[in-house]
Amino acid sequence: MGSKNCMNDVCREPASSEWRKGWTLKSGGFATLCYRCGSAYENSVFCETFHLEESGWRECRICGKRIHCGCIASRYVHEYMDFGGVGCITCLKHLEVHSEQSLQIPSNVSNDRVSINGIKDVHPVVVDNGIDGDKFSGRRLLQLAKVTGAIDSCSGLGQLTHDDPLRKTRQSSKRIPNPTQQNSPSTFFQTDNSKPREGIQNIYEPLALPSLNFSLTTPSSSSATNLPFPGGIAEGSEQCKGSLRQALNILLKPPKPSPTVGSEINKGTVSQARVARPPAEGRGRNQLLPRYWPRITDQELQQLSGDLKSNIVPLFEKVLSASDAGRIGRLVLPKACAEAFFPLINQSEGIPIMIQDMTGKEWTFQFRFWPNNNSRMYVLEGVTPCIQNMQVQAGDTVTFSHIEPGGQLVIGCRKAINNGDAQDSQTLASTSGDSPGGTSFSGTNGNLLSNGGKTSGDSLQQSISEKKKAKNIKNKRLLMHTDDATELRITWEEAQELLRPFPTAEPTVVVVEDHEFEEFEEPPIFGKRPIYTSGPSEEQDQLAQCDSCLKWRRLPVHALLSAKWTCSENIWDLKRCSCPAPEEIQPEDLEPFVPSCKDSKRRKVSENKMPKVGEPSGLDALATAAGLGDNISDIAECSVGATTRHPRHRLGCTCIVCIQPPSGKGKHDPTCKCNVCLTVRRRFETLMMRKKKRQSEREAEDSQAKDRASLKIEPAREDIAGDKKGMEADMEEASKGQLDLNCDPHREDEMLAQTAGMSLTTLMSAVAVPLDMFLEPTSAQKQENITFVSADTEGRQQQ
DNA sequence: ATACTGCATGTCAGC
DNA sequence: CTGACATGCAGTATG
Repeated sequence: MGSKNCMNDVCREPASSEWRKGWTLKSGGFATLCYRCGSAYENSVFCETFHLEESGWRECRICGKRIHCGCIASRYVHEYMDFGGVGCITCLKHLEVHSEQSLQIPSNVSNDRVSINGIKDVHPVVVDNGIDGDKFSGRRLLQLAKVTGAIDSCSGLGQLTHDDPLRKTRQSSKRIPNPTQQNSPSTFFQTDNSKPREGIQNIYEPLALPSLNFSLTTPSSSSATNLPFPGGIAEGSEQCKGSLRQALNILLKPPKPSPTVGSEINKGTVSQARVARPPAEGRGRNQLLPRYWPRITDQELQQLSGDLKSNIVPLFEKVLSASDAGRIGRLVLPKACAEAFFPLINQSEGIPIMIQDMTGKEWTFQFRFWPNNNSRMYVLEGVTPCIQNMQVQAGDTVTFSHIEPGGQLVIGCRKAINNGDAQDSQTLASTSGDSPGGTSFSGTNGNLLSNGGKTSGDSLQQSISEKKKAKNIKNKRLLMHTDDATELRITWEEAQELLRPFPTAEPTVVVVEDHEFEEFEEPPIFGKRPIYTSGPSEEQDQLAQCDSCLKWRRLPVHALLSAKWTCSENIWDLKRCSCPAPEEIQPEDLEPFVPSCKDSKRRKVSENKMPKVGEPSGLDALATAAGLGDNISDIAECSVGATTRHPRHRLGCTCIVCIQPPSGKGKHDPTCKCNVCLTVRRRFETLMMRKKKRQSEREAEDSQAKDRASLKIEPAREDIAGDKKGMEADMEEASKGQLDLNCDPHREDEMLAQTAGMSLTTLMSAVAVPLDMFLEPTSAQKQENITFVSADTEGRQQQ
């Protein structure tokens, strides 16, 4: 280092206390500047300091600020405007942000010319894809860490420049290092290896990556102009142009229907919602699953857009699985992401790859793959130190970005704020492409093992060991591994026991051939778990524990308890309708009931089956419970006191639901001809006829609406298609004889929504429990969605 | 005994 | 139905 001179021509200082980086060199490196010149460069006063007497000064067309043009030092701080003149990068950035906020991409937009918000004449021609790289400070890098390293590629739409294919080609070609390097993994870090690679100072250090170097452009311009398709671009300008155009098409396409994405963009407002954004360009990046799309809130995006000059391009992110975060130190990379954003590797052993974390610290991982079913499975090996350093664990999200120019990979992380976050987000992401997010320096996604929000590494180990114990656990994407989760788990039968009608729901009683049906428009909710026992007078009653004082109260057997029952609701015993009232039940009285085998069974079940989270209501609760259905028979064997086969079940109940095996086997098969089944089928047919009628009407309306809304964008059409699919699925289910009496043909919208989500039918289908599990022998009690009484039932009871 | 490595396998999301 | 991927597991290396 001692022999080099400052590359500032007017300085040429041979020695410096600290060498700083300047502009990028054609060779891919950076100009070496002495401390003084480097500081000037970093502070954007280089030209003012050293080129003041030179020619080439112009004024920004927007703010009037003086800009030195034609100089390497100011090469990235200005751009040429379409209408002539130059604009400073700051103004253009603002322009871009505003454009992005109100970005509406019409479906018929031309691929060759983007007009955004009527400012097409203003959108700048990017002189170069780089930006003022030296401005990128450690502070900004840390800011990036705060916002998950994400500037979405969409942000570049405001600067899309596709009217100059020659320039694109030139740029692309210019960025092609050496195509032969693609097959030379060992050269991956060849360039600049001699340079110090510590700290943020080096974040621009080019990697000479065969692939990453293709994307040395700001997201704003890169999105359309510089695609890191090593193969394609390297093969020639024509193909390059084709790829570029293809990529542009991709960008101009609205993302898949995503409530968050769509709504946020359409609102044009700053939102805290974490938005899954299409990743930056990359080989086949359009094939990336939305769950891997980098997420960033609009606010974070705006902040970054202002503070950063789009130096960092978010590539993808991944929620750490237990395996990823485990001690094994192998992080499985999504195949598409690995192939899109990481260098091509031909050998299984892969190549070492250097990735910076948000503090500028560099980590070297082995990027490799395993052959897997005629495919590849990409992994990053040796991630444990980095993972530990970032203090992330299973459920948290790691993000991968790269810095431009240079293409240096950056790894970041987001902590999962809570279980739900970790669990939901990816699920949502996988379905809708976004996440509700809400995390500290991130949101998170879910798909994997969640740890219930615990942050210690123990939870991970616990989860691993737990999994070893329960080898049959395969529903890994929904598992919870905390005590909290265990407490929340519930069996199917217990779920039945807790079902209550929606508080404000009024049943509609329908009589079909002497059979009474109670139909509720609202799904049931979970109430408090009762304990049935025999009171002093040998009458049946139930025990309930106050949620407030925890005292047990004796209530009539028919009492229905809300989810959070308190003494104040004890309207049956005015002496004990407040918490201060003494408890009439001794602990020993409860002993036979409370520590029942049900609990132990539940515990056993909970180790093997999916959890129930929170306080679900209605169908969601059933859905959760349904997952536990295969343990019903076991549980029934040791149920205390009364069986609890349906919400209104009481001790001694011998209704059709209770007298048959929980699975329904041997009682009501699909071809059963008993009165109950016949009645239900008739009723269902009636409902379905109405439903079909309304469906045909709706379809007619839809087709008319389609004609009118020919300009409507794709997502809307997909919604309609989704509705149709839902209907078809519903009809298909119906044709299979799976009856969903929880639908109201007069409220088809809701019905369809349920179909799309979780309907009673799908629940029943899932758990293979016959419909009559939901049926009730008397009409006096009003609990379930649908109940009916049949003579056949009576007969069975008497038997 | 423990850690590491490479592959195999089962599950499930997406097509 | 296919492919991606989470994870299990056997074989090997190391302490």
